[in-house]
Amino acid sequence: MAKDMDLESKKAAIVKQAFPRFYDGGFHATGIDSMMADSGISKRTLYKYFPSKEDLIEAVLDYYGAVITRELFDPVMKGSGSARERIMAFFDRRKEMFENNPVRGCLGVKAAQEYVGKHKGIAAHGKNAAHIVEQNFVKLCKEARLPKPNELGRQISLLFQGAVLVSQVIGESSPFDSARKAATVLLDQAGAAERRA
Amino acid sequence: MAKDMDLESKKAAIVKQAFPRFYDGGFHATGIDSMMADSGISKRTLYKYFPSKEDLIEAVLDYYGAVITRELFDPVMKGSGSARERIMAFFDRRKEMFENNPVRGCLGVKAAQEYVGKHKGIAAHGKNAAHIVEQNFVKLCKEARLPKPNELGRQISLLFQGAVLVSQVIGESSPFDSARKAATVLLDQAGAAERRA
DNA sequence: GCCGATGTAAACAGATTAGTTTACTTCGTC
DNA sequence: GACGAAGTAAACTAATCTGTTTACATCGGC
Repeated sequence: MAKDMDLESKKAAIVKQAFPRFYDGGFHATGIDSMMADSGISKRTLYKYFPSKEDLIEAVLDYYGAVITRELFDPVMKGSGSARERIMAFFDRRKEMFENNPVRGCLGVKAAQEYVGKHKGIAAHGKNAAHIVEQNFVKLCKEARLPKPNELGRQISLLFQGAVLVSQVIGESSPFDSARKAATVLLDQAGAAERRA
Repeated sequence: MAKDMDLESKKAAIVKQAFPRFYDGGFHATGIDSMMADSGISKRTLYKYFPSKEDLIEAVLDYYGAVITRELFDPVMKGSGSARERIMAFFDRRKEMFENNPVRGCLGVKAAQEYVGKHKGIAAHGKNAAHIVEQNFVKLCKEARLPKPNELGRQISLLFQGAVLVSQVIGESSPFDSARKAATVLLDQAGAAERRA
């Protein structure tokens, strides 16, 4: 039991070490050697747990998913307030995260951009990340009993993804405000359509 | 005069050769050697015109900008139809381009993702690309005499960028349809607000 | 106190990277 | 036909890449 704990904690330590370095440096541009230097983790151990760089990247993407769930999805989805307020909170919370770390966009998207058409497993992580974001918005639209929640949730997720991307590229958080405002218009209009029906 | 022609055409030939290889393979992942192999262009000549890989990348991004202007911006902006119809055409034309080349998103965004925080010139190209897209939508909103055209244009550009990104990541063109529909809602609502005023 | 598992550190292998240099060819101009 | 500019091809440098291997340290269970 203790052995498994150590083993898992070692794996976790490697992933935790790799995560910010891939995030900041990119995947292809960050070498295994330089990444693990001064970390107290030897390359031998790294390759024991992750037979290839791509395996490590997939584990890092899983870890990133857990971080985003803990810091964004859970606080927002399980928060108080109406479904509509929680949709707004999605944009606000993500903006806050951006302002604490301006350079960093979505790691899953970054990975997909670098590996789409080259490594199926890694590209699938990006695809999955986009799907989860969309499904969170869809869920909130259903909760608010809005018409066509699948389509509306997708539209709001496109605003969200656009804001994350453009914020990163231009280095400003203001797109989150614009996207949030646009989302309120879409929600208002959907609500009005429902009342007319 | 003829010499300048040759010189410019040689530079252009190098950029044209590099463009699809960077587009498909990524910037860090594509080496100069393999890229120029079987192209009839020697590395010596390449480095004569482009002293570093980064210089070549910047030239490729300029070339990409010209391609997008010719294939997307010009046909749409100079096309017939109302401003609103041209905004819709923006989404339709981009969707069409995606369907002809599913793997390829925006090269400027791709470059920004790989070089933000690492190379100012390249990152600036991405920033500029996002700005140009936004300004095209703003211009059309002004033409349609809609209120708050800067804000509205930005919101539509976020839908557009989100659609380009998500389409690439999930490998489907359907996000363009959702983004387009959302844009019509934003335009309708802005028009209605104007009529109320 | 010994054994085996697990770890670090570091040398090593072979490929690949960006970029330079050397040698040779080709072609337009005089 | 000779000269010079501009090209290709390929060897070369020095660094870096992923991944392996060797040598040694550390620690828990018996």
